Amino acid sequence: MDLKKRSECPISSSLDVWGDKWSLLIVRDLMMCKQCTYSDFLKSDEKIATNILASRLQMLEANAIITKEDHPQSKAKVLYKLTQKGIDLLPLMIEINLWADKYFTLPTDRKQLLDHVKEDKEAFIKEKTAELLK
Amino acid sequence: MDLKKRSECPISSSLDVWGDKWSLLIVRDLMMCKQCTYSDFLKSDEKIATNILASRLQMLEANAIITKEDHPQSKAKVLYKLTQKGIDLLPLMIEINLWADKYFTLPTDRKQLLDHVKEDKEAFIKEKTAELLK
DNA sequence: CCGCATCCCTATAGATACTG
DNA sequence: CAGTATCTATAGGGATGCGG
Repeated sequence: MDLKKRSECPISSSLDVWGDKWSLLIVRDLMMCKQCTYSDFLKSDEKIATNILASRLQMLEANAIITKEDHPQSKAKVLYKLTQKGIDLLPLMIEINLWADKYFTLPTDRKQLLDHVKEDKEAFIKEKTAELLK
Repeated sequence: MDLKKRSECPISSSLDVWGDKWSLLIVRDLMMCKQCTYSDFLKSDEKIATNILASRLQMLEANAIITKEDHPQSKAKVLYKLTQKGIDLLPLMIEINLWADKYFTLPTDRKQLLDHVKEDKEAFIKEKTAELLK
């Protein structure tokens, strides 16, 4: 993965970290499920390849967006979670959803969730952040 | 460039359009300058290659994020501008900046602009949108 | 000059098979 | 289950060409 910083621009620097077709989908999964195993990510609709998943998880961990933990039950499993830095991507993720809502057709369950978000964006962010931190 | 939609997820669909290392930098340039020529984009700090720039401009135009116009003075020049759909990426761009502000060191001019945005985000979006539409 | 298109070459993304 | 290894396709950098 890319490591070099292309410029001092905050947009550019951010894209250097998660500006590819997969990283934010991993973040999305972790926001939906709070914690995921490696195979949970593989099950997502977009069907990420295993090597890409491994490299993105490494990259996101190296950039302190996610952390790895041992699974409490199974020694074989690993749990991935968002860090505070990762959770702080929530407002960004919401804006992506709002933009997509305007220009694409969303699945009904997402549409409903988003309608709830729209009612009080700040409140939703607070609630969700607290839930993800627990 | 990628055209196929990987899933119905709004995040995924959005990333299919602008989820690469360059597209949002083009959008950024157009938000800063309102209109840019081909060579303006080439002058940006990140030094995009000409073939990449051409393919991204095509892609963004095909997805109705930007439009091409004849330059009023020079017949040889072309002006690129954001469409409403492109301008609607502004809240998203702001959130990227806010996230970057929390975890990176911003250049002082950007920092100042962002402090102004923070004072009243909604007002800034309205003002900027109006300016970009003019 | 300006806006690309083309070519060449390298680096990275990605699909699939496989392993501890 | 959580990743590697291997192989191929595509993205991307850099130079150059070329019509308007």
